[in-house]
Amino acid sequence: MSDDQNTEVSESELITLRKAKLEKLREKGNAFPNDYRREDFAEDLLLKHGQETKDSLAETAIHTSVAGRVMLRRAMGKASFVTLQDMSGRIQAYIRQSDVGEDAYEAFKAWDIGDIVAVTGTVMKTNKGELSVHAKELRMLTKSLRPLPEKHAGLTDTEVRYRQRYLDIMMNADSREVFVKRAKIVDYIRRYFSERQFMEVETPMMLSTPGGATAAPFMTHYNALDIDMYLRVAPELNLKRLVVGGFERVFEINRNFRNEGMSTKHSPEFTMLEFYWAYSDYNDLMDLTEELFKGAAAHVLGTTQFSYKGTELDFGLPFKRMTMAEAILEYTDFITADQLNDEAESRALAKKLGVELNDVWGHGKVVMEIFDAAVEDKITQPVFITQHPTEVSPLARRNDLDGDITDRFELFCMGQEIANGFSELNDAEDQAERFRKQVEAKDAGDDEAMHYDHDYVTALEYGMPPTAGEGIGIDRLVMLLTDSASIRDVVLFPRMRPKK
RNA sequence: GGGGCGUUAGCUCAGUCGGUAGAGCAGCUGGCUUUUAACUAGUUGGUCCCGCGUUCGAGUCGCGGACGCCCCA
Repeated sequence: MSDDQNTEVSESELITLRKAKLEKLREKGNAFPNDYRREDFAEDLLLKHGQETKDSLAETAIHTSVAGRVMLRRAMGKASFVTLQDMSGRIQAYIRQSDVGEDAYEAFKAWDIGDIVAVTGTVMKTNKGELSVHAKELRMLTKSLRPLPEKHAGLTDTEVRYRQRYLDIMMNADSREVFVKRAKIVDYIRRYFSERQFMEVETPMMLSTPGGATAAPFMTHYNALDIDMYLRVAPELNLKRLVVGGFERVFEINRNFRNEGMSTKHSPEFTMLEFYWAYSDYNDLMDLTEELFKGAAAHVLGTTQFSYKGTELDFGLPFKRMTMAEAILEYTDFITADQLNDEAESRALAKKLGVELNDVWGHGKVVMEIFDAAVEDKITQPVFITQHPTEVSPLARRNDLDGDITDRFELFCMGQEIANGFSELNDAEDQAERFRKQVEAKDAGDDEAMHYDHDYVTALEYGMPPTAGEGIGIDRLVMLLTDSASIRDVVLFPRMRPKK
């Protein structure tokens, strides 16, 4: 909820009552103590003592102290159970008036669902066999002023789940699990590259010349210099400057910003892994990608086989590889190789597919558009599409046998682009020519075309070793591995339209 | 940008043909010393997303708008 919302105007009776309870706590002393130290997590107690019997636990009377948020309450006169939730899981506490004393029990009765409390006592098991903490001492640590969502149905309203993510992760274990897996995936990727002598770096988010991808940038203004700046659309050019400098293996996991619409597949800011690897080519990248995806799936899921929206996927198998032209022929039944090789006929095909053609587009751009319109959505199983037209790949190395195509690939899976990599163009003169072509396209009205980056050309003139580089969309990879239908489900605080 | 669906109590949701707004949970007042979404008796709580219109009368019908979800381009 945004700050300007009317949190005061229509405050409910429930909040008023809780505020009165807080006021009483303030009168008695420090209502927000900070001296409590937890001894055990819920999950650790279950792992350590879950198998022991009620009797043996009663005998040993192991001391413990747990803290967390009150999620459930079951009061039976002079004895009660409360279920606490901490970051590891849930544990039940058994609270008896005869154990904690009348005053403490009275104070306990004022506890509300949502309060953050501590329970100190001994580990026990109930008659029904649930591991619990038998309370000797109780502490209120933070009074909660707002009622939690309903205890059983939980919080289902998608909008509230996104706007008030803290409620979502408080109430929905599935949602917590997605973000835990996301953290594990990123952790796995970091270790994968670190172990292979790649160095993690951070390059600027704010640039005076955006570049590295064909995408519309966000603009901002730097007051001290009085200049307009752009949020980066990709870190690519800076990372390759580092390769020129001699950091021959670098990677960065960070945000990119693209000034486009939002959808279930697109977020205006998204997390990308980019890495550059000197003395390798795009075939090496494809091999590495297969290995990385296989390892990530095994690491977070315990298996390489999983299902996404009901489709079975297996990252343990090699991914299919086909050229863009081959893919167009395979996924359509009305296009021939001869037509695709002919510019005029390609234009006719694109038009037939509903592409809005632009006169300044060359043959390569038209072929790319045909692919986007006719193939991309139809791909389910992971496949590397290779040999993109040079016209749409201004930073990629030309193929040795055919200069109109590049040594490039994109990995597609479930209708989405997951990765994009290529052998890097390290011919400074060719790069200069490619930038000129981009500027021509920009002048002709293409707001996604690249800017001419003079310093990048200068860097290449010093010499960049033969290198391959790749970008992997982390959000989309997480979507696949967590079976999430929307990118908003894997981004903690997704961009939402401001509430009026 | 186009289409479909949704928005009712703190939460999850009903609401018939247009006739004075309902349930469960939460809350409040009680009962209950091993419960499991505890049980149990009673009870409070509403800008029906916003605006305009039709009508004797609108949560319900019409138009416009906001926000969200999904599909399509």
